[in-house]
Amino acid sequence: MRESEVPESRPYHHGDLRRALVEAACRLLEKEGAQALSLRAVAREAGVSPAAPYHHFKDKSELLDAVAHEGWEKLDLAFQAARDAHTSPPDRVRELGVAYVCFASQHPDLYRVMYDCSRDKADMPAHVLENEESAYRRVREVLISAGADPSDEIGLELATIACWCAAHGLAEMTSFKQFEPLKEALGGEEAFLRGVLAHVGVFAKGL
Amino acid sequence: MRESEVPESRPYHHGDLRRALVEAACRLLEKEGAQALSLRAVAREAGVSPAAPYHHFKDKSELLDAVAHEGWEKLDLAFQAARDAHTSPPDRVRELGVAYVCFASQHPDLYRVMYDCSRDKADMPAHVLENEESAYRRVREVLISAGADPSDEIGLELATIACWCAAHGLAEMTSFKQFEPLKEALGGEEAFLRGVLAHVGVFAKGL
DNA sequence: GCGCTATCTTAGCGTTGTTCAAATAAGAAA
DNA sequence: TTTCTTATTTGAACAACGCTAAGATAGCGC
Repeated sequence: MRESEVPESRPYHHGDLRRALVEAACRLLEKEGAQALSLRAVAREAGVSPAAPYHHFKDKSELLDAVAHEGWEKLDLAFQAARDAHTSPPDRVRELGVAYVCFASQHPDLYRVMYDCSRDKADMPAHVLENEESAYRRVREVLISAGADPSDEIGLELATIACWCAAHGLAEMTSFKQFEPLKEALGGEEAFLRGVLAHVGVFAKGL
Repeated sequence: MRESEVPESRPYHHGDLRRALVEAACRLLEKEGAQALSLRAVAREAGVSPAAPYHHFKDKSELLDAVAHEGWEKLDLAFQAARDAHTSPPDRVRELGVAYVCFASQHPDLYRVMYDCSRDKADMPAHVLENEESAYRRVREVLISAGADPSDEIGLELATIACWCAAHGLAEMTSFKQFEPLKEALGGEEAFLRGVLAHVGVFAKGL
């Protein structure tokens, strides 16, 4: 093994190309936007041939899946911060929603990749649904602590889904030009988000 | 002119190629899905050369805009039907939401094109916002007739936006696999939709 | 008849996703 | 050590894409 760990001329075998590709994709996503995120561009950004990624990902969508997974983990961090920043359960519900939409607003291209992956597979992201520590569970638990009846399994699930729908819808619409004046009138985007979410039952009063 | 060079059904100059292209695109969208909707495929479906569309649309996105416009008009018809099918204002609010999501559920690829166009331009579709007879206005008016204070301009707008967000979010998520069991438990997709929307304040009680 | 202009086609450029055989490096076996 | 084996990476190639340019065609006014 050469001592030059990160030399100018990369060694023939990349240390962890899979990881490097995902990072290159994220970098490209912030720099050039979702439209510029081609497999070849990612390979270029990682300094590797166009065919190299195929030894680590079956196809382009699998690379995007990995990027999306990274995104959901980042979102999860934002969720934890929002939860820990408030003690009152109703506040927590609302602020979880605000944190969700703010994340999407700050990383619009990443969020787009994240949801495109979910939609293409008609699948809630695994990290969101299956994991014990998932964001979905987190919303559910905050709803319970805010007064939702834990024995009403169906009602609880419907409420949780309603949260997701409102948050996702708002996340995709908050950047629309037509809302600019309203945001200004309310004194910023966050006030706007809270204003909208206040009309969603589960966000307004924790069920 | 060689008359049998080209099928007799179409002379060298197409009657209304612009229209034919939009229709071909819609046909292709239902038949093959959004992924297969390339400009060249649309030209092929319309029986025309790959370069022909460029005399009627600046680029591909402009063709998609036309397709999306068609979509919003179709949705508007569904809206009118839902509105006319109910007299009670609260029912109307809820059923507008159900009609919206059902439309998206029945034409998923068209709906995707519709919203992708809006998002790319950070623009609520013109047909939705600017027109007097627009769907946006329609929601707004039903909210007023359901008891919303018409003098509270900001509150009214926030409520209308909340409606759109919940409906759009649900429209994009209702096809997720994970919701199948819940739909069955509730006896169908429409019941599921009503169940979710019931947790959105504006849909639940007309503000 | 004449020309003008909009429309449509053919040909071609650069890019993309993907495959495949060949080249290379790293590790195990000898 | 040398050799064999396997995992990576490359270069070349293919089909399809969006788009442009230059030429062919047809309808319309003169």
